[in-house]
Amino acid sequence: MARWRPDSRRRLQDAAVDLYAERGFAETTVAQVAERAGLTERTFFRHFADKREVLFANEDALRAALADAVAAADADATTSEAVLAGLDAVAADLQPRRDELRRRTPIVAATPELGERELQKLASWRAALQSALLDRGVDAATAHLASEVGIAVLNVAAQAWLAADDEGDLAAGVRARFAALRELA
Amino acid sequence: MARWRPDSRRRLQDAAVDLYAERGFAETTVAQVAERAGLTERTFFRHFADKREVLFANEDALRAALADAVAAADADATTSEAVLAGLDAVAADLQPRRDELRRRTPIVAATPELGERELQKLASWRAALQSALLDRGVDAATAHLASEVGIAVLNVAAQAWLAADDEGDLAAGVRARFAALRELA
DNA sequence: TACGGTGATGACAGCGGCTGACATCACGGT
DNA sequence: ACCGTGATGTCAGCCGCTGTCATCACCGTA
Repeated sequence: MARWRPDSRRRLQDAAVDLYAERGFAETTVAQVAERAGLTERTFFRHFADKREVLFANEDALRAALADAVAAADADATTSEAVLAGLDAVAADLQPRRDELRRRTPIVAATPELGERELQKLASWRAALQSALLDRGVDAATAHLASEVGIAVLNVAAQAWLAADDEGDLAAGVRARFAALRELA
Repeated sequence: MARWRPDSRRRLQDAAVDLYAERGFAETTVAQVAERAGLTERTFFRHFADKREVLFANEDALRAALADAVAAADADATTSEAVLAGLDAVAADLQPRRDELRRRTPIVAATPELGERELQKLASWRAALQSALLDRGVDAATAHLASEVGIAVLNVAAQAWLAADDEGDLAAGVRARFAALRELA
């Protein structure tokens, strides 16, 4: 048998979500999370920079997927189409993780400290989208506005998708809100 | 002579800005801030909820000014005019504090922890603006979009205002960017 | 097979953010 | 003269987070 059970990182994430949900974020100590995962507090901090990061582990991969999809869009695609391609990529990654995200949502909503971190995540996605649009040659003002609006659309659609009773299709929700936005302008 | 020198709160804010700027936020301990202000660490935490809050003390007053100005706008003003009235009120409060804000900006920019808190501040202003618009009878979708865009405009204008060499007029910058936005749509 | 490098983990000490509890003491009113 | 009241000090203690060093399975290589 191996010296250590595999998937330490995953075990820490599962333990953290369980405990944060059971007794609250502030009332859970990192030592308790580590103990439930069969590890020590020190090892927790080797995997995650701080107590919050364990809930934000996939942020980088999603940001990369967003940027890659925008870059991969047809060279003659409009700005809107490129943004939509990026949002579609994020939606595709999120879609199969709905149950996990539904457990996560109330924890983040209940803790201002985590809500702040969530805003930071959205800001980093917006910056990545803006940068990917600039790389396509979109002018700065349009890139700024489009990235703001694009992330706002994604966020609103995702909230509705998570709140709905049935499973739903996140990508469809994104497209629907995009269309509604066009009507406003 | 009084037992305590007056203006403890103000002294703590001044000491914090000085020390955070001199040696960095992370490298400054709360005890050092308190000592420079002639107080104890415990007293710091009676005035400010945490080490960051000392840089965000006027947030509530500005949010209230924003909401009040939107509520006070003419009943038949358009949504844009109401938003602009709110932004003007914030600009008027900010204008005389330019020097103080210019000292604050690089500190916040240099510290991710403070950048996160700054995003939270903008989000709270956006929520206040949205809520004030809803109270005027603006429909939900428009109120959401207008609050997002309104705060984005304020933020962009404020950054340019603080970065400029001359003093400038923040309210004029806000109006200019508002006009530019209309051209985009 | 022996052996040295590697990488994940553990053990431990220590700093600093933050809190609760209780004491102190000028001031202002009665 | 006395008694609240409110701002501050003092002290003890938890917990987030970090640096440092030890441990030990695994893996390639001679």
